[in-house]
Amino acid sequence: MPELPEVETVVRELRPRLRGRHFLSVEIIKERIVRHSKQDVAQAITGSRIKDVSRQGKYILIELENAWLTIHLGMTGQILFNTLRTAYTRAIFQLDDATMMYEDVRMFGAIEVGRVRADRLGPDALQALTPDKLRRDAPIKAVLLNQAILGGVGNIYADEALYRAGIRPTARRLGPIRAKRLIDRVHEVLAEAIEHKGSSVSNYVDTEGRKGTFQQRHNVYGRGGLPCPSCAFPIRRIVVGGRGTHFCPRCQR
DNA sequence: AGATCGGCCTGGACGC
DNA sequence: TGCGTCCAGGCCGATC
Repeated sequence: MPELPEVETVVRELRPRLRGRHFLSVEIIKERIVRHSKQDVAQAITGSRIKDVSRQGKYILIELENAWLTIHLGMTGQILFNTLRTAYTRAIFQLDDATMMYEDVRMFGAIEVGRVRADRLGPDALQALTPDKLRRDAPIKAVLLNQAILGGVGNIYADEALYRAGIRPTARRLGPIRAKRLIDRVHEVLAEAIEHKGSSVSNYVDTEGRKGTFQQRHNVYGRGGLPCPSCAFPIRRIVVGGRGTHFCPRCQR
């Protein structure tokens, strides 16, 4: 599932491909993917020159001359170029020199004209964060998944960062020492995952159709019942904040 | 106000 | 083999 490292990988590929190009036309195949009518999307972006592509949390931001186009890949979203239309093609963007396809099996993704609301999305997870921001009366795993507190961490990297920090996902109201350690591990694991072009656990691929490789380096995510890489105690799988959560009962207190 | 839960969606894994 | 059921999890809106 695309989280910050996967979206960053996609954005780094999109930037040189899209900068300076124009949206000549757009075909919205599944209207539920967009937050507006097909006509509104077409009107907002057709003919517009693309100034830049950036990322905030898990959102891809395409800056046009007179508008912003925001894309969220949801669980199974993919952006591909010059591929054949499939049963899961939800939108097709015609550019000067290429065709950009938005594919999405489960349709949890979204394409929206405008920018993501600031009250929904906090500072990007790669930015500095003060430890007190994590001090909430909720399981720390749920805090990490709360995009209004920090944007970009999803289920995989929450589990992996908590493992590296030695903190149990169910811990509440973290003190400043442990919170600082966790923030450092969040930054560390995200940076490493970007280096490895993200994790491919379901169907994530980059704009060239390539899988990431960081899933080979997961310590706990998807490893329930398998031995902890550090102490060999079996990794436990529980549900926290409605999400499958993996941790080592011995290493994470 | 902040925390928690259910719904959206579909392919794949599982059990009988 | 085939059918039914459950599970995965991004975010959002409703409810506690």
